[in-house]
Amino acid sequence: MNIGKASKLSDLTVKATRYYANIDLVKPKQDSQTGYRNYTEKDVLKLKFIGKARSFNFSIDECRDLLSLYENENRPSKEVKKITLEKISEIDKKLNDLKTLRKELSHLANNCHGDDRPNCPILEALSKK
Amino acid sequence: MNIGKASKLSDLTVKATRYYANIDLVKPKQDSQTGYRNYTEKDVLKLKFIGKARSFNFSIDECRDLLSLYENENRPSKEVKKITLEKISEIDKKLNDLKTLRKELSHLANNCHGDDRPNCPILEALSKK
DNA sequence: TATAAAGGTTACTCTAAGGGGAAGGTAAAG
DNA sequence: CTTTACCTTCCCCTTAGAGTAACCTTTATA
Repeated sequence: MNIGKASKLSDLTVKATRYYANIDLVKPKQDSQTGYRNYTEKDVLKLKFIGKARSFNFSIDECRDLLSLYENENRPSKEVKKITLEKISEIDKKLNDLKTLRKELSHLANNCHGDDRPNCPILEALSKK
Repeated sequence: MNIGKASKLSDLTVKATRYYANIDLVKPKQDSQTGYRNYTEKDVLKLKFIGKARSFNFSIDECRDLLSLYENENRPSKEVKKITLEKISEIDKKLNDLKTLRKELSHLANNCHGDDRPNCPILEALSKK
C-alpha cells in the first residue's frame, strides 16, 4: 500500500511516516519506476508500535532500540524493562524540576497584588541577587 | 566593558550573551573600529534579569515581554502576574502529562518479569491496539 | 620589541522531530 | 482529456544556544 494509507492505518502523519523512512526506522521498498513507497502490513504494525512508543515519550533512538527488540523473538525481557525503567527515572527528574519551579513561581505570583500599580514583587525577584 | 566581563558578571556564557545581542534582546553599542561590544552596568542588570527569568523556564519571547515591563516604570503589575500565571498553568499541564505517563510506564514495568525470557508485556502493550 | 596568549568578531553547522510548502511526476475519476 | 488526489524530493523553519573555524585586537611575557 502507499504511504497515505499506511499513515492512516497507523495513525501517523504522512510527514512523520516519510521521516521514519528517511532515517531508516521503517523503510519500505520503493517502486523503481514511480518512486512510490510500498508499505506492507508488517510495516504498518511497526509504524503503530513507534507511534505508541513515541506517545510514551520514547525518543526516536529509543524507539529504534525497542523496535529491534520487538522484532527479535529471542530478546530477553530485561532489556526492555531496563529501557523502560530508565525512562521512568528520567520522568521523575523532570517531575521534580517542574514541581520546584512551580513552587517558586506560585510563591512569586501569590505575593503580587496584580493590579494597575507598578510595584511588582515578581520583577523584583527577577532583578535581584 | 567587553562581553567576557559582562557575561561573567551576569553568570551567562559568552555564547548566550552574544546570542541575546544578535536577537536584539540586550544589544550594546559596538566599537566602530574594533567591532567589540561595549556593555554598560545597566546591560549587565538586564542580562542577569534574563538569566533569572530563563531559569524560571520563561522562553526568550517571554523574557522579552518581561524585560520591557521591567524597564517600564509605569507597568501595571497585573501584566506581569498574568504572564506568570500562564507559565504556572503551562507547568501544571506538563506535570499532569508526565504523571499520567509515569503511571502507564510503571504499570508496564511492574508487569514485566525482566529476566532472560523473551515474553515481555511492555512490548506487547506497545504493539497492541 | 617581537611574539604568544587571551579575548574579541562573524559565519557556518548541529541539535529533535518533524511541519509547511514548492515544483513536478503519477494515478484514478469525471 | 482534464481535473483532482496522491506521490516524490528538496529546502526552509522551529528552540536556544554549543561548537568550531578563520581572522582581528589587546595584553602579557621573553
